[in-house]
Amino acid sequence: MATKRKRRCWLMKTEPDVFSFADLVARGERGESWDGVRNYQARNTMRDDMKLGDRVLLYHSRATPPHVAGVAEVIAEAHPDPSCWDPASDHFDPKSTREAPRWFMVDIKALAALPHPVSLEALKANPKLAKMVVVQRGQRLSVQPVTAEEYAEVLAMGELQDP
DNA sequence: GCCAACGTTGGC
DNA sequence: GCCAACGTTGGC
Repeated sequence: MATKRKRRCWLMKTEPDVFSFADLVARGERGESWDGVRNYQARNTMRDDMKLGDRVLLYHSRATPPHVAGVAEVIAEAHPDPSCWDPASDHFDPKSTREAPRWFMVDIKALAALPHPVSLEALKANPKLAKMVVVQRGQRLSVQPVTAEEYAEVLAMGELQDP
């Protein structure tokens, strides 16, 4: 019998003016392909580590205040991000070929909004979250790991039962 | 809109 | 393979 992999948790940033948690909710069961990531570390996380059923905290950056808005689930594992091949796209990368795609994405769907969105300030004020990546100074990774404990704590702060 | 922090690029 | 210049992120 294959060993069952434990569900892992992640945090993904999005600018709500561009694509918000409400937009993800509106996508329903189809979810959304998380295209446009052009950072190698974030890409590696999506390509190598994010698996079906993993949970994602969706974080609204450049919002007032910045906050965790809701929880999503990985519904498709890594596949090439076609926006890198589109010359009209802001994310076009001439160095990425169809034979050797450089950029990958996962698909996620919304599970539940936090009844009480959790601000960055609140995250920083919680000693249990002192090591959480998103609260580290100068930290700007758009796809980052979250421990099971941190995930549970953020949901508790947001007054959401684990969906 | 500012700008500190950080990642990437490319000349050498 | 160093590192200055440049571009981007994202809190404020």
